[in-house]
Amino acid sequence: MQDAADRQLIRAINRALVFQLIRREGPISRAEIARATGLTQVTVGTITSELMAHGLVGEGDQAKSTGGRPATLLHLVPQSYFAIGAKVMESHVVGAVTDLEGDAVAEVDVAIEGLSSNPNNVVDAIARLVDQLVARAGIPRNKVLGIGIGLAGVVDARAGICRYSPFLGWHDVHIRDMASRELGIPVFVDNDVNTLALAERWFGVGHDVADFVLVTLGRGVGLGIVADGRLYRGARGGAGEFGHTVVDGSDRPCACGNFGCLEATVSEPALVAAARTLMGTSGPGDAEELYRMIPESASLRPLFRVAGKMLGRSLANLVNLFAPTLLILSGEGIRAGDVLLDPLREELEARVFDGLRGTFQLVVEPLPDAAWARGAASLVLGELFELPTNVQADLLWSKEAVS
Amino acid sequence: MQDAADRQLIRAINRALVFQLIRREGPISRAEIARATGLTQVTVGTITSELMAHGLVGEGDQAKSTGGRPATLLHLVPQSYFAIGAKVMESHVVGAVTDLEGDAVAEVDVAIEGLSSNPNNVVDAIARLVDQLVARAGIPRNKVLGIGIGLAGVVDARAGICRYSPFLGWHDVHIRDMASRELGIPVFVDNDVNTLALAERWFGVGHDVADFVLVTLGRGVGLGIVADGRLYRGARGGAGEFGHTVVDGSDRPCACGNFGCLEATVSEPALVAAARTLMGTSGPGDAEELYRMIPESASLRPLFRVAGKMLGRSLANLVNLFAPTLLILSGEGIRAGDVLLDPLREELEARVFDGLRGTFQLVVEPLPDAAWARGAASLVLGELFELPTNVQADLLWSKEAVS
DNA sequence: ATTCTTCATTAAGTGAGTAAAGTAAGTTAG
DNA sequence: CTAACTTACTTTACTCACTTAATGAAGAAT
Repeated sequence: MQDAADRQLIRAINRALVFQLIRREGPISRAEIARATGLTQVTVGTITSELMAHGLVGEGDQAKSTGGRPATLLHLVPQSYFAIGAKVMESHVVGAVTDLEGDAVAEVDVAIEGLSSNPNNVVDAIARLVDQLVARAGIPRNKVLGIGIGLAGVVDARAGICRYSPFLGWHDVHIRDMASRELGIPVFVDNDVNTLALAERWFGVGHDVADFVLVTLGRGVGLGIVADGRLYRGARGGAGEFGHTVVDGSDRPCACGNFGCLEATVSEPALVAAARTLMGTSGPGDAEELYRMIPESASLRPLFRVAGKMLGRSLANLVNLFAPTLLILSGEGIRAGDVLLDPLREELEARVFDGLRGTFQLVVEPLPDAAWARGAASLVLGELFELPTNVQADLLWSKEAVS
Repeated sequence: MQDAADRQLIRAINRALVFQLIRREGPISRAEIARATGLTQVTVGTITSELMAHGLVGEGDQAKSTGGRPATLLHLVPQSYFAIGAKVMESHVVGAVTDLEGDAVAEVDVAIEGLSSNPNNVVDAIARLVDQLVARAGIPRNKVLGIGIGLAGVVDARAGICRYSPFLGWHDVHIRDMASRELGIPVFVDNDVNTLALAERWFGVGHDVADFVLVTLGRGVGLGIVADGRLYRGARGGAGEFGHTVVDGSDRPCACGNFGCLEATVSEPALVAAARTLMGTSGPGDAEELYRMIPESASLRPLFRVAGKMLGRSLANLVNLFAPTLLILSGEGIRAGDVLLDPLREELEARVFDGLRGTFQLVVEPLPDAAWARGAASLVLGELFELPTNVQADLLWSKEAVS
């Protein structure tokens, strides 16, 4: 059951509103904020001075007068606080410290000692990662708002539990509590593609799109869904297993134990394997090599055509179900280029339901290397930016004021 | 941009909280409400007296004492207000007046004069429907909170526009505003399956399930999605075109102009057509006849097996994407029974992603005849029950108090 | 009968908002 | 170049929905 509302909720909502406006609309005057939000100038004044007391916001230049007293412009202070993002890989953890604009100020890669199937080893690695990041960035630890951890698998973000990760061999691991005890800073966990979607929502092309989906192609096929401006996680965080949906009658076996999954055809391992059966010994050894061979090997084209069509068809299904206004396609897999993307686009256009045609846009966007870590950090930053709905982690707004 | 928060929002949230508790937890004391919500007894007292002033809530029996003053139990007054629900069919409009518990107190069926492709004719029919319903129910018009209208097609509920309805031949019809001008009571519109999902959410098996999907089988295949307790509509209301997703490689033409859609195989018209090609002149003339023939005609079994498997596969895709805890299957189509449902269940179980197995339940539930109208009425009632998030239609809570 | 327990209401206080008036710092007009 | 006008912020007084604390109600326990 939802919690009861009190006056603090009002302040929390309006503070988030004002803060978001300053963050997004760049240097902006108090008067302009009042007009945009509908709050009175008095309220905006008290809220902005609260934000300034925390150092989150600063006063900048005067605006040019429009016939009266010139406005003092307020702006975000990007380096007033920081967030840490970490992504857990098979044998190591990569992470970054980012400022409030999501820009990395330090990046670190730490090896996991022992098997990653033991969560304690992963938490240890994360602890070392945090120490190194804080040291390398040269920032006081109390300026770190928290750490976001991205994992491949089914993650129940609300409960802080990794329900299932075939990748790590985990089952119902209470990773948030474990890390929280070890690190002493707020910890957030989520599926790695979700964190990426969040990064797009706060800092990327999805920054003012309420409904979009993000699909990543690579070793697997991932899906992040943003609906009504918020991440859609489903019950217990299980939503978005796009890679294991079925769109044709194929009986190709998938690593998940099933048959005909999207991943069984379009994931990098599947494509490499298919190319090897096709080309024999001259086939590619890994995805990297496969992509390099595309320009020369005309025989690979049908392979990508099939994968592209299948993906296009799946994406059309997504559009039919979620009705996003934006469809972001990313991940290492898009390096295949037009041999994959042309048939994909064709099939997507053809397969989308009539009434939804023209209501969405497909954007193919490569991920910068730091994107995963920034994504994880967005888990933390999102808590700071997001409008409070129910109880949320109070990163900053406890009672005691800052002098 | 979200609206700013003020004191009224707090009251609206807490009032909704208290009202929901009274509605759902049956006769309940003020003290118990205070404990359950975390509000103080004082606040609960003021809110409940406000609800009683509106007549929504009444005092009932005393509870047995548990060692102190016995509690006065509060209960919902179901007939303090009413809502009208209407569903627009091809040549007529069916509707009902329901009380606050969603029970119909009067039902009416009105013919559309002229072509339904002309929205004015439909609005006229709805106006007559409202008049007849109010007369037949014998209730004062000011006790009608509003009317909810359900339509087949893509409906942008927020904007009140029917974006696209092949069924009615509509395109961007501002149906809410049109009806509102004509009727003089608050009007809400939505896709018909969405209204049904809402009915399940407030009065059916979904009444305390935060994440569920409702699939209707019949002339088409419909989908309603409830996520985080709220209806998921997608951008411009286009979400849920489940019937036009593709799950196998078939090239069967669909009425939408595409090929291989789910509907092209499992909708009633598709099944009837398939049965006729199979059985020749002895085949069924309509769906009714088809269902009647099932026990005798063993030759029909493979047909339903294929449809069931395809549906099961599609439902598995839904589960993989949305991760609901409940999957409600309904509509006229479920009358086919186990010849359809057994293969459906089998395929669903087999195709769901490993990490999601056992996290959801499939419920096959026939719809009572009044369900569609009750569903549409739920659009109105939901506004009364729902926790306010942003601006909502104020059905009752305007400033002037009731004596 | 007196005390205890629980339910509900009354009275006083707090905080986050609003409205109205005042101060600050420019532009414009005579 | 002063006076009037604009626009931006701040101060002051007030409101309202909550809180805590105290009071009254009504039955149970001793």
